[in-house]
Amino acid sequence: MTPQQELAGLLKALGEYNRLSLVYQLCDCKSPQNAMCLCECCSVDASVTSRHLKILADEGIVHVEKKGRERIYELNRTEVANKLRKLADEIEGVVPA
Amino acid sequence: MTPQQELAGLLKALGEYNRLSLVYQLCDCKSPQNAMCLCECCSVDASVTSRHLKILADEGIVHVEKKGRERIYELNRTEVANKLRKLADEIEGVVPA
DNA sequence: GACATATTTGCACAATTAAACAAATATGTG
DNA sequence: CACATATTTGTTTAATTGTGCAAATATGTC
Repeated sequence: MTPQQELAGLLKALGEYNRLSLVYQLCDCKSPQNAMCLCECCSVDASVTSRHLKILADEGIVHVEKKGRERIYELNRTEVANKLRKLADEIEGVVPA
Repeated sequence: MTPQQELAGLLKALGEYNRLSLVYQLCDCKSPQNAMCLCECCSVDASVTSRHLKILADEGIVHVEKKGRERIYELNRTEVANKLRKLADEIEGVVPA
């Protein structure tokens, strides 16, 4: 898996509307949230939200922690932000790609 | 089309490996390039490259100009970079989403 | 006009994907 | 143990998507 493939995976994960909505929802949360809470932001079945969150977790976009019967999700803020900024820099030509 | 939907479209367009390769290829180009030249970076048919470039153009990622029988592609560097940085800021919580 | 080159478009196909629903699993509570 | 809640997993379906190939279009050159 090359860095470029990994980046494509990250962007692809973010590039689906419901998943991006989940990310934005987590943006606004001061504290980590469980899946049922996040479920409300996109009008889809809980199982769908579960799968979307798994994709986000697999791509390192969110961090999951088990807490009782819940899963607590937290946005990997700096990590994701830095990857996006790196791409922005490469695209703008600030840094060689 | 909400801003969030537009952003999802942008990320989706960037999140396909061959399209991201085209973008990186354009990153390295000091001058705009035609499709045949760009075609070489991903090992796909010319028609496929044509379609990918159209998607990138529709999303405002690249700018196209007709020049004779060629189409000259140029990366919308600052525009795309700024959108990515805005998302990065929102994710990091620097700016309210 | 004949021909070469660049690009797009129509079509078919295989693979992926998002979604819903039901059933299964896991965990907490009475 | 019985039951409620949270989440995941299996299955199916419909839609989208990436690809290749052939044909069409557009433009330049002889």
